[in-house]
Amino acid sequence: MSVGIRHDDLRRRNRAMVISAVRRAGQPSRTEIAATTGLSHSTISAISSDLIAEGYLKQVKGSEQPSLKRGRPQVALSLNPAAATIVVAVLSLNFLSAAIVDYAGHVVVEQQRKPSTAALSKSDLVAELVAIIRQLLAGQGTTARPLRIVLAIQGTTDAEARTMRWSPITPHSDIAFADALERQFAIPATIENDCNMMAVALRWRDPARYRDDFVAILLSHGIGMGLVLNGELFTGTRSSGGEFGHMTHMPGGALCRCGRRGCVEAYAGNYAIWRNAQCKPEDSVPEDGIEEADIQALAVRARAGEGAEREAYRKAGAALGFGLGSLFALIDPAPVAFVGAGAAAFDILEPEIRAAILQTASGRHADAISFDIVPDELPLMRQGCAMRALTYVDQEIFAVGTTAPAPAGRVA
Amino acid sequence: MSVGIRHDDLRRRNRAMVISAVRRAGQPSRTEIAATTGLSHSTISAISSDLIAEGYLKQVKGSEQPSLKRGRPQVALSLNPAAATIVVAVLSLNFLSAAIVDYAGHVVVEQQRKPSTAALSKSDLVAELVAIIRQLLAGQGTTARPLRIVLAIQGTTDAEARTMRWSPITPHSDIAFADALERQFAIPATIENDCNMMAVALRWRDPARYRDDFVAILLSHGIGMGLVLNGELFTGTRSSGGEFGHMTHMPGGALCRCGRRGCVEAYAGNYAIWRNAQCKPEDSVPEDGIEEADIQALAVRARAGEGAEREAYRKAGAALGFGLGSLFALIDPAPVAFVGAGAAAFDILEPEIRAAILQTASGRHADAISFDIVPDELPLMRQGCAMRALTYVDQEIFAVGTTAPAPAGRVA
DNA sequence: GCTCTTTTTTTCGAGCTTCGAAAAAAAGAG
DNA sequence: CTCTTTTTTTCGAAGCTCGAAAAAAAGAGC
Repeated sequence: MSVGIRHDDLRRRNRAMVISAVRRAGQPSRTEIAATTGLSHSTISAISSDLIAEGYLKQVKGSEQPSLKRGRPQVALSLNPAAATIVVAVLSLNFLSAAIVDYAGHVVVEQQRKPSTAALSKSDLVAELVAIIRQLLAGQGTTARPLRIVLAIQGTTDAEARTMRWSPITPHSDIAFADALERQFAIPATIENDCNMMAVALRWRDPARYRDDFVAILLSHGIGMGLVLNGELFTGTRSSGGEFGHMTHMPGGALCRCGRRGCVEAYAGNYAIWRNAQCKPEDSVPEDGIEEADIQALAVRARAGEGAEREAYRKAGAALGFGLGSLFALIDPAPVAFVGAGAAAFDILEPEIRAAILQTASGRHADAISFDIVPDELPLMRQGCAMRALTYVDQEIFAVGTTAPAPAGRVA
Repeated sequence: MSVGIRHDDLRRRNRAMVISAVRRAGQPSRTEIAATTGLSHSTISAISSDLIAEGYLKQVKGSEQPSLKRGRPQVALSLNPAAATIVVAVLSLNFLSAAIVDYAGHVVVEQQRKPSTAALSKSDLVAELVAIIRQLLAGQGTTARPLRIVLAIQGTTDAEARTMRWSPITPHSDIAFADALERQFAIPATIENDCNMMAVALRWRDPARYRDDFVAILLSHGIGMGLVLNGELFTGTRSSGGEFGHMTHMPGGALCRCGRRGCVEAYAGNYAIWRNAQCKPEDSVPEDGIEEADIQALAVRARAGEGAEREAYRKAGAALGFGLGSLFALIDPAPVAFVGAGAAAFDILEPEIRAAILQTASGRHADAISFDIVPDELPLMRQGCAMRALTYVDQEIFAVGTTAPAPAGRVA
C-alpha cells in the first residue's frame, strides 16, 4: 500500500518536479516553473539555485532577443547537457543501433550495425550489443562515463525491465540483457519494449496531440503497440504487455508467427499480407526476410485495383480495425499513431479499418478516433529510450537529498 | 502535469494515510499504523489524537483479551461509525436497492424495490430512485444527514461518474443521475458501473487474493467486467470502460443486445446461451426477461449430456476464453472472479474457457490464471459503492486541514 | 505486594521546508 | 535621469516530521 510522506521527501520531490518542468518546457524562467508546479517563487528560487550550483541546471545567458515587455527580463533555465550522459540502444531484426545522449536529451554520437540476429547465439547477441556500446564509449574518451543504459528491443520483456522474455528476432528466449550490460559496464541498465518507447517518445514530441490517452501501433513485419493511458505508459502486470498484435482476431484462424492462430498479426503483419497476396493457405508457415521493396511493390499493385493484393490489404485492415474495436471497448476510443514502413500503406488500409471499427462497440464514437502516420520508427524508439533513461537519472538526482554527488559538469 | 507538494499538503496527506490505514486494517494500534505508513511514532501519535478529538477515530476500549505479550498493551483504533453516513444504491434490470452505510462501512438499513425499469420514462426512473432514498432517510430520522450518495448502475457511465450513457435496463440513454440526486438531496452524488464496484469490493474483501491485478466478470443476462490494474480500478478514458462483453469475439457473428455482431456477450450472455440452446438463428433478436429458473434448467440439461444445451455452453465458454485471451494479451494473465448467477454454471463453462485460453497468446502462462466463483453480485456491488463513497468522504476529511468541520459523532 | 522488564504512547526540542511580504535587481518608458 | 514594471532573492514566521527521552501500562519474578 501507499506510504506516508516524510518531511525530507518534500524537498526531493519538489527538486524532481523542477527538473521535470525544465525538461518538459525546454527553457522556462523561474516564474514559469512556479506557475506550472504551483510552488511559490521563493521555493523555486531556492531549489533552482541549488540545482545550478550542483551543475544540473544552467542559466541561459545569450537570449539577445529584445524583450518586448517592460520589467526585469526573465532568465531562462535549461538543463546542463554536461550534467550527465546516457547510452541508448535499439535492437530489432538484423539491426542494432546505439547512441550516446547528453543530459539535455540530444544525441551526441550514434552507431549502427547489421548483425544476423536470428543466427546468433544468446551470448553472441549480447556480445554484439556490448561491442557496439564499447566502441561508442571508446570514441568518446574516458572523461564522461554514462550513468545509465536503456535498450529497446523488439519483443516482450519482464515487468522488471531486465530480461527479454521472447522476441521474433531470435529463436532464443529469456535473455538477461540488463544483467549482462550491468556486469559489463557497471552502470544501471534496463530493457524496454520498442513500441512502448515509441509511445513515450510521441508524448514528448507532440504533447498537444499525444497527451493522456493514445495508441501507437507499429506496422512492420509484425504488429506491435505502445499504449499511454492517463498520461502513463501502460504495461502488463508481468511483462511489457500490450501485445495488440496477438489479440485474437479470428478464433482458429490464420497461423501467426507466435505459433497460435487468428492473431491480429497473422492478418496484418507484412508476412501475413504477403502470404495472402500470394494466395498461400492461411496456415502456411510465415515467411521470414521479406524485402521491404517487395512489400512496397505489393502496395503499389494493391492501389492499382482489385486482385489478391488488394484483398490481402483488406484482410489486414479488417484485423486492425476489429482489434482496435476490441481495444477501444476496454479503454474507450483514443487517437492512434501508425508507425513504421507499413504505415506508408495506410491509405489502402484505412477504409477497411474504419469499416471494421464501425461494426464494433466503439463505432459509436468513431469520430473521436484520429489516425496519424509516422513512417520512421527508429528515431522514435531512440528518443523514447533517451527520455526514459533521463527520467531515471532525474529520479536519482532527487533521491540525493543533501549529500549531492558531483555531476560531470559541476560548476561550483 | 503533476504538481509540486506544498508544505501544508503534508499533514493533509498523512492524515488521509492514517484513516486509510485504519479503514484497511480494521483495528490497528498506533504502532501498526506507524509500521504500515512508514511514518514515525510521534507523527502517528499526533495525527491520531487529532482525529480522535475530531470524532473520526475511536479508541477501542473493551478488548478484554488477556494480552499475551508483556509491556504496555496496544490500544486498538477504529473508525467511529457515527462520524458520518452515506447512501448507496444499486440499480439493475427490474431491481433497485438502496442502503444507508455508516462511516465504518456497515449497512445500517436497506430497502429494495422491483420497478419495471424498461417500461419507465427517464424521469420516472429517477423518481423511483429518489423515492427509495427518501423513504430510507425518513426511517432514519433527521439527525444524521448522509454526506454522499453513490449509485451503481448496470451500464456505461461517463468518465466523470455523473451521467449514465447507455444501459440495457432502459431504452433511454444519457440520464444525468448524479445531477438529479444532487438537486434532490443537496449532497454530492456519483454514479458508477456496477461491475467496477464488484471489483472494488473484492479488493477490500480479500486483499490477499485480489490485490494489484485481477478481473471480475459478471455472468448474467449480459456480460460485464471490473478490472483492477496496479492496485487501481481501471476505467476508460471517456467512460466507465472495460466493456469486456462487447469485445469482438467473432467478426460479423451473432447478434448482440447492443445491436452489433459477434460480441462476447452475444455468445456468453444468458440470452445468447438461451438462443443457442433453443437452436434459434444467431441473428435472431435477443430475448428479454428470461427466467432465472429456465436458465438453471438449461444448465441441468447441459450437465446431463450432449445436446443443444451443452453446445450452447460450449460456445459461451469459447467466447469467454478467447475474450480473456485477448484481454490477457494486453494486460497479462491475472486471477479472475466470475460473479453472478451465471457463475453457478461455471463447471460447464470451464473446460471450454481453458481450452480457448490455451489457443491464445496468454496460454503460455495459463497456470497463472486462477478462477474463483462468487454467486451473489448484489452484496459485492453494495460494498463496492460503500467503499467508494467512504473513500470520497475520507478525502474530504483530509482536505479539511486546520479548520475541521464537526463530524456527526464529534466527541470533544 | 513490590520491583524489574518490556512494550506502547506521548512529549519536547531540533532541523527542515514552504510561504508571504518586502527588498533588490534589471530592464523599458517618458 | 527618474518612474514604472516585472522578475528574482532575501528573511522571518509558521508548520511538519523526526529522534530521543520520558511517561504509561502492563506482565514476570520473587
